[in-house]
Amino acid sequence: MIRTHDAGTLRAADAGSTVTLAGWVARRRDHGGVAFLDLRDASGVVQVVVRDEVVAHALRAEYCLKVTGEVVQRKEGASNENLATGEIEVVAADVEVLSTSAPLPFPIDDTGHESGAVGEEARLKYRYLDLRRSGPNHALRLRSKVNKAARDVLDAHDFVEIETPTLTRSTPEGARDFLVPARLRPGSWYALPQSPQLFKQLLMVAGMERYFQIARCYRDEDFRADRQPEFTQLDIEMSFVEQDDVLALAEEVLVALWRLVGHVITTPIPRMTYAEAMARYGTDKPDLRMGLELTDCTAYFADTPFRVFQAPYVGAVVMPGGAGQARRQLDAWQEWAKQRGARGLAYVLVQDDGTLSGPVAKNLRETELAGLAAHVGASPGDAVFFAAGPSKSSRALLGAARLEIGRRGGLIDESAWSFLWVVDAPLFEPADEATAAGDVAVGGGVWTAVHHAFTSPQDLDSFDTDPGDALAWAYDIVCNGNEIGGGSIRIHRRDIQERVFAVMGLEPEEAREKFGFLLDAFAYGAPPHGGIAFGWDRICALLSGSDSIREVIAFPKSGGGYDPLTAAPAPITPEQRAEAGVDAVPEDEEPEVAEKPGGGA
RNA sequence: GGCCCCGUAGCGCAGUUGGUUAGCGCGCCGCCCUGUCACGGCGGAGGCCGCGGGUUCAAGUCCCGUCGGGGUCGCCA
Repeated sequence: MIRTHDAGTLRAADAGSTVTLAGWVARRRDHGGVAFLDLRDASGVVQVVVRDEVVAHALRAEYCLKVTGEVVQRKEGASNENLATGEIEVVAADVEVLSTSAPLPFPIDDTGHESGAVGEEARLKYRYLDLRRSGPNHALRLRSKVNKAARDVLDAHDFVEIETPTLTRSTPEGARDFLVPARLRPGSWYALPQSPQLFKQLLMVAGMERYFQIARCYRDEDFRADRQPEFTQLDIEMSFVEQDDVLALAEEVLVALWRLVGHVITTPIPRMTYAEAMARYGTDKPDLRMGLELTDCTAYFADTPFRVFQAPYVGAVVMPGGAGQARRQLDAWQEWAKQRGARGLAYVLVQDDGTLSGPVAKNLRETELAGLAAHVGASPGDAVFFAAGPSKSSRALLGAARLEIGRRGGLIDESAWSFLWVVDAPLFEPADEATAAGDVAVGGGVWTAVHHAFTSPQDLDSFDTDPGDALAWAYDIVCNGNEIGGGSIRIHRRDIQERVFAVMGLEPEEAREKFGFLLDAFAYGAPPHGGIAFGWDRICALLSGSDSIREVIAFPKSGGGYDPLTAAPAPITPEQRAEAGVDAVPEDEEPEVAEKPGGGA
């Protein structure tokens, strides 16, 4: 090694020893006759004293140096308590510039208070410099520890880490595939996997019994702060298990991860059914760091003369102290609701004397007004927001309002970690959008899988006679209102699988075409199996306190899937184009099959 | 794809109801400085105000379009 010691590890006990350090100039304070360098390496920072003016004067920020010198105790009053190495300094006998640095596009040293305020575009273009900064640097180091912690848990349970193909056939997750032309078969294309779903099931048939993989997944959808075209899952699958077995293992993994940030997760993690989550919180991923629940008012307003509340569902959420809002603020809530595609957000204000006011109150009967505050749990000074209409969309609006109320009112305990299993998810949902939104008559439309097409029904007898009420052995793990993982017990019997396909309106030929190899595999003694996949980027972001998963990805893409660093995607040459077979015209044009919803969500 | 916000010096930002030479902080360059640690002092360089068009005597500022970024809904486990 070029160095004998790591800069950040030097302590008073090292005084007197001669060391050779290697690192970067984080900061330079040149006093003419003497200069101080903050030398930074992966371990931390130490102050280097350079008395040779000529040497010191030429040094600049982020020069890469090799420094040999003696560790000396700092004089009384000259130590720096903000530095782990602050009691000592290294008096340079020799300074060698290993590499100079051009002027920086943005500040790297973040000891100053003006640090951190760098635009994401600049950061991503110079990500290699961004990662020298302490925050981003630590985020990646934490991610490495997260990987190891998970591997340790799984290894202790004899899991086998197996890599699955990234050049494959489309997997049935329901998103758009990234496609790769196959040069040797012009006109045919690989798909990048949306998840290793089918492969891990094949590995169960293969007798691996316990599989995991930190797997890269690819989905060609529009991006968000918490979405990247390529992202990572901790993918797990186990044979001969029931739901409780998978949840128990998953909890063990989560406990190990949060231990890294000094938090002890209490197990077992509480469970809530999907139906209960929707009813009480209007979402399948409730944030339980705050109270406030939705109140169902459908029965309460069953005979109301108010047209708006004559709906299949009427619900409410209380905003504590909301009655004091100015008219303009109440109008802003209407705008907020419209932005989310709702017609508006009806409200009633509970005045200090207990009387109800607001535009809606005028439309309600005396008897309705009398018991309303008690019914929804509102106190004098509160505002009550209502949504009426199809239950799914109305609950979603109230659920979003609940979170917004929490954010604006500071009701969310930011220091808390709230974990929750949401279980008993429905197996199917109506494929048609109008019916999915909750409009009354459902009819005999086509159904689509809520989780994915291989999720096992809980009741193997009735699921296809009553698809709308069928529950699945499917579960999501929710942390602070984020879905950080989900999985299911799979179907291992071919006859059940075919019946599920039938409910979804998937023709046998089409099923064969898409995943015939899986159905074939199931013909050879497929074991009962199930698993879970964790959203690894989101989990790392939560653990590192980042708002965006970009912070925990070494080289993330910006909006539109663009990589500001490499400028990918990039045009290809005509030669590449010809060779890749991108423009190949299929010789035997098959007749177009009508578009069918193939996989679940 | 819809809606909202933002593009001004290397970075972060200000720029009034349109008005003359576009500013501030940090950084950068030069000189000075022997105990600083967000060192300090003096001096200096650096701008296609994202791009294109329009309105106007006059546009960083107003209008239209476009590109890029961020957010959100749709989409997406």
